[in-house]
Amino acid sequence: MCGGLCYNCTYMKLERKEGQIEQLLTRGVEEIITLEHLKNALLSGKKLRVKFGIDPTKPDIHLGHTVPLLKLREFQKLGHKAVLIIGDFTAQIGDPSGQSAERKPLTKKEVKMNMRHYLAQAGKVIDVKRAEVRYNSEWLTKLDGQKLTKLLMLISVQQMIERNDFKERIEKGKSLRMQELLYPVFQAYDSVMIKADLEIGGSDQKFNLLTGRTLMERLRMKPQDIITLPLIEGTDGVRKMSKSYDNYVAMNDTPNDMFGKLMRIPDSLINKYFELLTEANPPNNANPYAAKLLLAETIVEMYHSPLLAQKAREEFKRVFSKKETPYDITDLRIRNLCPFGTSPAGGELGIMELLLAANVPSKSEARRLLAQGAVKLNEKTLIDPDTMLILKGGEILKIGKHRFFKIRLIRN
RNA sequence: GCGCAGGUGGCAGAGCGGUCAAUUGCAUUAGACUGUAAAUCUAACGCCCAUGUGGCUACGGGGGUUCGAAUCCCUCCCUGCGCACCA
Repeated sequence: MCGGLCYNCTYMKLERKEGQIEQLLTRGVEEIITLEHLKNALLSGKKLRVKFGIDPTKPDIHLGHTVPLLKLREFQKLGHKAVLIIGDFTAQIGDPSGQSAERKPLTKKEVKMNMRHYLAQAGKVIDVKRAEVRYNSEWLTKLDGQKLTKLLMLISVQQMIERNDFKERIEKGKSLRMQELLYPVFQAYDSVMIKADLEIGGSDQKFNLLTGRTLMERLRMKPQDIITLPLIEGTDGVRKMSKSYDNYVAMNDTPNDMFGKLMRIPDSLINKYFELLTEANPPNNANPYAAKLLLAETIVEMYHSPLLAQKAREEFKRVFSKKETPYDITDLRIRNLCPFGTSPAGGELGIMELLLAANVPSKSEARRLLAQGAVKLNEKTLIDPDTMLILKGGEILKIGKHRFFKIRLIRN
């Protein structure tokens, strides 16, 4: 009984730790600045303060957001301190990294609400209880004119407009507002205030992260190290995963949706998804279909449960490979059937009304769907928009490939 | 403040008095093919009545000219550029 203290055990532990650090610094990492310094810091055994910032603009997290969260979790597992910055102040500015979308200032209530949802979801990845959660309004609202001026004296305009998207907008004659120009400085100031040893973020954040280093240096602090992580493409395989492109997999998606969306990614993305979104490795020389099934199952398991993942997999195969009707179907509640319906048990309804009830946005759209043979009721394709249906309840309405409804009659 | 150039459908971007519900590309939707892959092909893509050389609403907001305006005029708002200003 060595209690893990003998030479052999200690050595093995050390080796394992080095392996973990190696993994930390390589898996799914785009760039580290500076690698040397960070590596030494990690090996020194010092507990690092690892900063990760989020804007509380939207309450929902998608898989793209989990990339840095997973990295953060790795740090937590090695005993480092995760410092989660909630950008309630900066959210009002809006990080201009994407488009020049204007943002309404969020109320305190909205921020609180968004964050509750956010943290609940983030909690599936990192240990929120052990993390330090800070709102940046705590210090940014205290920057009065004088303090702000002092801070801004440390950074030049030229440095700021080096940022690519700023440059681009200037060249293309698009509007660039002062507060957007200041965004990186505010984010950098966060690092100063919480004394970050390391900040992680997507590769689109590189400029902001580096501004953190600059600012810290000018304030005679040790500059934070930074790790940038690749941006992950969305389910379309082309553009980065984002709500505005509607190519995202939400953490809150149902197991079936999640599974289906993951199966729809292009093959070329399978390995990247494994590396960035899971802790597993892609199977060796498996065919893409099998690899994708495993990927989908692994991810659903992470955010739901092994059982639900298993079910989702079966359901997927059932519906799409075997073209059968899914087990779980949304009920489509129909009330007020035409009174002249002949059947006492059911009633009569036009197909158009039925489609509208099923969230088809307009009658024109409904006609189009019918004309293109996309509408099936109990496996029978309906074309004529004037079709009157005798409904008894329990019929299966299928629109396109993905929309299934089970009709349920509601009596008044 | 002055001058110039702009503001068109989810985005990009044509159109510059009638044939414009508005070319085209991207995105989207549906169908074919598949591993619900990807790629490809086909079609649709403002709304309403659906019989039509149909009706309604739309080209930053408001007003006007005209038989007729996304297109011309006035005005307001917004964006970019130049000039002026620059403690």
